[in-house]
Order: sequence, then C-alpha cells, then structure tokens
Amino acid sequence: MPRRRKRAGRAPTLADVAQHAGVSISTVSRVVRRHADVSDDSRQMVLESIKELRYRPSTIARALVSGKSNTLALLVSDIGNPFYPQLARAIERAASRHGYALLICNTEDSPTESRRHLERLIAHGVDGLIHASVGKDEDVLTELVDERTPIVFVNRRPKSEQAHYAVADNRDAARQLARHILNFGHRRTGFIAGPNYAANAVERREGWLLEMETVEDARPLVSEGGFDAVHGHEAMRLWLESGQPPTAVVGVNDNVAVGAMDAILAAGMNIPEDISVAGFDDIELASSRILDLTSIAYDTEALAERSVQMLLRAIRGSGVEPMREICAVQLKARGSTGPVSRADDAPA
Amino acid sequence: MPRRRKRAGRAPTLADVAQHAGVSISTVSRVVRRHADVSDDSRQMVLESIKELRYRPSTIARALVSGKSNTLALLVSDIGNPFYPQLARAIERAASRHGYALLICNTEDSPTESRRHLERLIAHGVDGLIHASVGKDEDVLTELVDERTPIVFVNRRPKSEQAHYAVADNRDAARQLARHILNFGHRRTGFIAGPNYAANAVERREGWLLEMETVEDARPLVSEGGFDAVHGHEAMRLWLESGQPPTAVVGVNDNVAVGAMDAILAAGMNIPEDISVAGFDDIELASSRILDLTSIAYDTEALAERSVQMLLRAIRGSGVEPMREICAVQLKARGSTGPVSRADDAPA
DNA sequence: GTGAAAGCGCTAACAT
DNA sequence: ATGTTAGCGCTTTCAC
Repeated sequence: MPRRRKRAGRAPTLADVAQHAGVSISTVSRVVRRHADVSDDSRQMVLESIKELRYRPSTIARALVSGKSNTLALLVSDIGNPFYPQLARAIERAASRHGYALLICNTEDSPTESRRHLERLIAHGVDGLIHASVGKDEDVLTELVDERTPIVFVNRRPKSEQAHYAVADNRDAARQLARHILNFGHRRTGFIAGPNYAANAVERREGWLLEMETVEDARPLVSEGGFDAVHGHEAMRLWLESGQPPTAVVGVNDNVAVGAMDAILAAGMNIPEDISVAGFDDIELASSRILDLTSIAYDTEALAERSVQMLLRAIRGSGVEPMREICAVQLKARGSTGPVSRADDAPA
Repeated sequence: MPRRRKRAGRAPTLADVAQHAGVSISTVSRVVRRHADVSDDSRQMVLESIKELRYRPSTIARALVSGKSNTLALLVSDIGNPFYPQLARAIERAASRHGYALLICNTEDSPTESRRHLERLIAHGVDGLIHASVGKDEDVLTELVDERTPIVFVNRRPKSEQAHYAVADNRDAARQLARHILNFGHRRTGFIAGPNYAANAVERREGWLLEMETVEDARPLVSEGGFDAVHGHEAMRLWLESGQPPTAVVGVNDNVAVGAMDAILAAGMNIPEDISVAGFDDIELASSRILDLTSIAYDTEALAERSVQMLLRAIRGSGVEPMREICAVQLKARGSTGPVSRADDAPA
C-alpha cells in the first residue's frame, strides 16, 4: 500500500532521467524534443525512465534558454461583461490550436491595473499580447511594451497607425441597427452611449447618428454613459422622467440595454409596445425569450482566430507591416424591437 | 527625435545594469531585492542605471532559481457561466493582494481539457491550484498533481478526505429555497438537477428533497440535466407537455432557471402567476427587473479570500491538516416566486 | 559593503 | 548516434 511512489521534494530533471536510463542528458533532451538521431534502443529506455520517474520538462527552464514562453496574454476590460468570456474562450481555443497557452487578465479599464498586469506579463516573458481592454491605457502600453513583445488589439481600434488589430465594423453595425429601428417608424430615438475614451463606443454612436441623419424628421437623442447596466438604467430613467421619452432606445452594449429595459419595466411600460430596445454584442441571454433582445452579433470566433494568427505572425517575423482585419457583424432582429404603436410622430 | 532609446533585441539583464553602474552583479541583485548591505552610493547608481536601461527582473530566471513562480492557477468549468467570472475576479483580487498572479483556465468540464491545463500549469511551475471545475476530473487530478503543487477546491466538495476546500452549504441553501417555495403553498414542485458527477448539484438536490419530505403532501419531481439553459428549457418543456406541470420549479443554477423561464413563456404561461421559478448563484442579471429571479446568493468574496488563504498556507507549510471552510449563503426572494394561484393542491 | 562563483533545468552548438 | 560543454538571468553561499 504505497502512499506515494516518488519521494517527495525535488521534481525529476533531465539529469535524473539520464542517470536512470543510463544515457546522457542530451539524449534524453533529444527524445523529449522528438529530435531524430536517437537509436530506438535509447529512445525506449528513456521513454520508460520518463514514465517511471514521472518526468515533466520544465517550461521555465525552457523559457529561460529559448527566450520564448509559448504563452500569450489577453487583457480584457471586464470579465464580468458576458461578451468577454465568450471572446476569451474563443481566443483560448485559437491559441491552444497553435500550441500556445493563454493568460487572461482583467484590467477593469484602469490604467493602473493595466500597468500592473503588463509589468507582470512582460517579466513573465509572455510572447505576445492581445489587448481587448477598451481604452484609457494606450499611454501605459506604449510606455511599457516594446517590439520584443508584439501586441494585437481586438475589438478595439487603436490610435496608433502602426498597430495590428482585428475589429468589427462598429460603424456599419450601428447603421444597420439604426436602419432597423427607422424602418419600424421610430423617429424620436435614444442612444445610450459608452464613454468617449472607448473607440468602440464612439464608432457605434457615430454610425447611429450617421444613419439617423439620412431621415429628415428623425430626432436622435444621445446620453453619455458607461458600459454597465446601471448606466443604461439611469439614462433611461431620466428620459422617462422627461415626459417625452424616445420610442426606441439602443444601448452601446447589451448590458446597457438590459439596464434600460429594467427602467422601462420599472416605469410600468412595455417592450416593445411602448418602447423598443436593442443593444450590441448579442450576449447569450439576448436570444432567450426572456430578454428576446435585438442585438448585433459579432463573429467572436473570427475575431479570435484572426487576432491570434496576426499575433503569431508578429512574433515570428518582427517588424512586419501593420495588419488589420475587419470582421463581419450580423443584426439579430428579435422581439424587443417593433413598430411605433402610440400616437406619435411616425406612421404606424 | 530618437525612435527608441534602447537598441532593440535582448532585454537588459542584471549584468547589463551592473556594467552600466560600475558595480558587481550581486550588488545590483541586492538593490533589486531591497536587501540591506548596500551603500547609499551604490544603491543610487544602480537605481539610476535600472531606470535608464529600463531593466525589469526576469520572473522566469527567478522562478528557475527559486522554484517558486508566485503564480496561482484557477480552473473553472465554464467561463461562460456568469457565476465563474464573478468568482474568478474575486480570486484574482485576493491573489493579487497576497502578491500572486492568477492564471485562469477553462476546463469545459472535460477531463481531457483538465489534463491539458494541468500538465501545462505544472510545467509552468505554478505554486498552487484552485479548482472550481465541477467534476469528473478528480482522477486526473490525483494522477497529475502531487504534494509539490498544493490544491484547494472551491465551490466543490472533493471526494478525498485529505483535500482542502472552501464551499457553500449547498444543502442548507437548497432547504432554504425549498422552504420558501413551500411557504407559498406549492406542493407539486420540480427540481431541475445538474449532472450526478457534480457534488454541488447532488447536494442541492438532496437538500431540496430533504425539505420537501418535511411536508406530508409535497410531491417533488426531479429532472436530471446539466448546467446549461438548454437543459432547463428542455426539462421544463417536458413537464409542460405532461399536462400536469409543477407549480414551482427550481433550477440547479440560474442558467438552468433561465432556460425554464424561457420554456414557460414559450408556452404562453406567466411567472410567477402560473409557475414560480428560482435558481442558485444569484447571477448579476437575477436582480434585474427583467429576470427578477429568486435565487441563492453565495459569498464569492469570502469563498475567494478563504480559498486563497488556505492555498497560501498549504504552499508555505507543506503537509498541513486538511482545511475546510463553509461559507454563508443568502436567499434572495424576488418576483419570480409567488403563491399558488390556480385551482391546485394547496391553500391559496 | 562588495564581488566571485556555483548552480537552477534546459537547449544548442560542438565534439566524438 | 551519443556525449560534453557553455550558457540563459537570476539567487545564494562564501570570500574578501
């Protein structure tokens, strides 16, 4: 009844295996790295010793020697926002397909947190960074990151001309959504925007307004805000209290839209009979009958795959041309948006 | 107009700093590690060189020397389930407070994935593991992990008697929820359970049935399932089609409850007038007016803090006694549960 | 107070 | 086909 077959303490090393198998360290190393130039005999012996000793190569030592850690890192704004886990999962899979591990870091959109994470990640020797955090920290980035650690932006268009990025066409997405709303006859509409430092948020708002301008009598309202449900709630509440609320509102993301829905229900009104609601991101719950929320779906799989590919290319060949990728979006029309029904300013 | 003040290529090392500052490597190392025994003069020089060269100590080399990586890893079942990001964030903060970085891994509840991650993590030299993935992989764990990499289970009661864990009292939580439902007069009730391999799911079901048994004429139904909304939907659909659906159903988590709600709405019935619904986890959306879902709230902050503390203790002193911690739960009664209203088998 | 030197576990020449 | 050796960047004795 052996408790542990291995004496506790030090983990077995190449040298241990070599000794056990009666060969040299290099031979073991060759076997481990699946190098040719090893006789079947030796290989057999080594393999057995490895199994018996439960040897596992140390990534740390490898990283120290090779300067490569086979690890990528992903920075997200808010892991609590359902969109990011979805993206993270896709990126993790993509990275894994290419033999890389992925570290996920939560920046909470704070440059301080970004800095903390970046310091750590660089010291840890990650081979590349995927940045999906939404804004405010570009200065920190340029300060800390140099060409030895390539970086790709996902779902965020960076200011720098030199940067690599994979994004969705937010402006077009917003226009599609606006068109959808306009087609239902809405004219007094509301857009609950995100913060100005976020390129995404700005693009969505711009697209929205652009499309609204194509219709003579459209009167779009815009409310500044953040990415949280509370912002959506607050903005909607104010509009409701104004006495002349929009007949359709769009949140800068589904979180915000949910907040707005909440406020509408709290005021005793109905969706979409009184007010239509829509958002961006198409979070999982959006398609459920409970939310049944019209939204813009991003192709996270494509975003993930493309960004990882770009990053790997940047890691291999340094100093490559800036790479860009614009991924498709898809309008998911659902029950939260419908025609204007009240005596209002548009055809029924 | 200097493009980069540092020549590209190799990152600066201790030796570079030493040369630049005109001192020895050891002195630089002492300064970096805030060791005493350094003259103010030397320290000054070194500090300046460090700044100028933008030197950053290599965690990799440190880890190789010290055998410690100052990194913990968290394994979760499904980062897409809103409960886990919440937990992950709390654990990340707790780890960070103690000077540790956190790696987050998604096992998708697959032993294969668990193995992949564990192999990597151990090779990467993580100092400890926090396991919040829900089941099926305990064999993999005992096979791969030895006492050099301590492990703490969170939100999951392990089979092993020796293991450390921090969990919530699921049985009690389920009883509270059952009592709440019974108090509303419900007698024909449904529990949409999770998989049998998940201790959490089993405990919740047991608690539920235990409390139901305290009432003579209660007739609890149980439906096997998974942790996803689709399972909740499917189970509810079948009950609805049976013609005698329960007047109150509880999902093994909020995801499942949402699925059930979806099915109820799809059948044209109302919540809670026709059927009451509740869940576990108290995901963020549960408190919104849209879901307004009665649920059990776990103290994720406590779970996180306690588990990290336990893990660190295990890392420092090896071979410590098994540590256990049962964290509090709180019933959040909301609008999705209400009294029986139909001509049914209970007092109104 | 400071420096020299021996490793940590591995890879990658370079021998043989 | 296999062994020897010199590092990777750091910590840590141990001298001075």
